[in-house]
This record gives sequence, structure tokens and C-alpha cells, in this order.
Amino acid sequence: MIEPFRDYLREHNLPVTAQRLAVAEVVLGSAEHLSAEEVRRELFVKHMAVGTATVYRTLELLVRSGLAVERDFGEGFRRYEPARDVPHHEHLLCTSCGNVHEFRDERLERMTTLIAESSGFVRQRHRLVIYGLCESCQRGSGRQLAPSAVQREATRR
Amino acid sequence: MIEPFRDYLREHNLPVTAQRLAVAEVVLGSAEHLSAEEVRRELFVKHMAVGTATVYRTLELLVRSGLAVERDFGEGFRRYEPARDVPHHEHLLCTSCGNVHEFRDERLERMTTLIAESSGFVRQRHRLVIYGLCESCQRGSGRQLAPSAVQREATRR
DNA sequence: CTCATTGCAAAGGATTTGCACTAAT
DNA sequence: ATTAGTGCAAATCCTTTGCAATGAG
Repeated sequence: MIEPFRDYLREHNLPVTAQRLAVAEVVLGSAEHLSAEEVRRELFVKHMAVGTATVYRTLELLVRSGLAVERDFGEGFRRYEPARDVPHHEHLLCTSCGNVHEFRDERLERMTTLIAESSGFVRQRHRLVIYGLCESCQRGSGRQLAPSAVQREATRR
Repeated sequence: MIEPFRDYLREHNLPVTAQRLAVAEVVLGSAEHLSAEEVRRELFVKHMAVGTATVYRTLELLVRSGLAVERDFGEGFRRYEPARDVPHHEHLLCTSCGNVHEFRDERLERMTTLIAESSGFVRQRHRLVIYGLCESCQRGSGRQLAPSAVQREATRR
């Protein structure tokens, strides 16, 4: 799981530290889209506390290495997920509980390229987030753990 | 231009102040997607300086009134644009100069609703941003004024 | 042993909030 | 007169950076 990161560090002559491996283990081993704060907290409960700055610095390394991907769902902070084999996918974000669901739609790649072209742009990438209510939140059994920003936006009259 | 906002304030028994009208005039009269900072600066050069807090508070009012729309392009701050007649549209952001181009695609509304449904979600809204290079930047004549965050993401190796 | 990393604390940028002061109704 | 808005500064949130102490190679 974290071997590829260890390799990356070695190949780039970067010290392989316990902190880096700990952060990598949490991020790459998670099925979630974690924020830096969540990573830090998870390490803390595992009795492997790592300084905030180091968490951020390691997240950057993980992104550079291509092993993790950075996401911005407009919540006011960034999230990180392991960069599995999946080339590109989109996200569904529950505005009530903050749950993130992934999906893939090949049409989007082509669509966005064509749209960009018709405006004279050369497409580099795109980002689609669909905001809605997940099943449990529709039934009123949601967890209500949504991060402030999403909450804010969802509640805003 | 700002009459609808004046009406909105009156209808809601909110004081019509010079500051509110000044902010509204800048935001609603602009063809750009302005940040709070840009609004504040524009007011300053017009010799109508308004406190930062008031700018933010008025932007919130403009959004509430439905006369302006809030956007988050992942730059680290929010932008505001007048909510013209257009029901919903997407954005193309030039990663070099920061220019924003709008486009509309009716398919997206339907697509995202169906995608959400197939995951058990009830769609509320969506956000699509296509990042790319605009015509002038492709020719190397771009302005290079992109906000830090976009720059950061575009440059990141 | 040397140089990069770590962690703390301070700094930063965007946004919000407390509060005395001022202005709209 | 009331009540709400304004602006300043302090506070917050997420993230970055300076720097002395520490650890990897």
C-alpha cells in the first residue's frame, strides 16, 4: 500500500521518515476523501501524532508522486484521496452529511473538450461536483456531520 | 440596474444605505466575476470606499436577493456575478490569465439529475468548471494575472 | 557527519464577528 | 427615537513558512 510511496521517496533521494509513511498509510489506505485535518486526527487517535505542517507537506508529496489526488469541493478546505487506477471520475456530495460518492461518465471527457474548443479554449481538465441528498439523509437518518462550508451553502436561504 | 436591489431592501424592511447601493452597483453592473477584494478595490478607486465587512455582508444580501450568484472556482476565494436572466451556466477558467468564460449546456441539467438518481441521491445543484487555456494565452499573449490558487494548481508538477 | 525533515509557533489570506459609533426609517 | 448598519480590529479557519532541534542517509 505505501510501498510505492517509499519507492518514490527513495528514487527522489528524499528521506523516508516515519511521519511520511504514517500519513501515506492513512491517505492511501482510506476509501474516503480525507481533509488534512481528518488525516491529522486519525494519526492522533492511532498514537502516531504528526505535526500539522508535516501533514500538509506530506500531502503535497503524495500529490506530486501521483499516488494521491487533491480535491476541492468548495467546502473551504481540500480533500485527498488515493489515486487508484481510475483515470478520472466525478463526485456526488451529500449536502447534509458530507458523504462523498464517486461515479464515472465517459461522456464528460468528450463533452468538456468539445465545449472548450467551441470557445477557443484548449481543455486541460474539468471538475464536476453534484450536490444533493444521499439516501439516508432523504430518510432523515443522516449523520449531520457536514463540514461548515457545505452546511453553510446548503442552509443559506 | 440597482433598482431591483433597492426594491428588495425596501420589501424586506432593510435600510437602503449608500454602501449597499455602491456594492450593488459594482457587482450588478459588472460583466466580470468579481471577488470581494476586487469589489472593495473598485469602490476605493471610485472614492466610495466601503469597509471590508460591509462588502462581505452586502455580497451575502445580493446572493440572498437572488440578484447575484456566488461562484467558487477553487481559487481559495469566492467570486460574484450578476444573476442575469440565464438560469444556469457553466464556466471555463483560463489557468494562465484567470479569465472566465461562460457557456450553457442544457444536457448537463438532465445528465446530473440522472446520475444522482442512479446513486440514490436527490440532485440539488451541480458545479462544472473546465480549466484550460484561452486563445490569447495559447498564443503566448496572455496577461498572466491568474490568482495564486489557479496558478498553483496549474503549475504543480 | 551533513543535509533534509520535523514541529512549534508565527504569519498569511479570505472571511466572519464583537462592539462602539453612526445613520436610516 | 428606534432599530439596524458601518467600520475597525480582533478572531477564525485553512494553509504556509521561519527556524531551532532532530533524525535519515
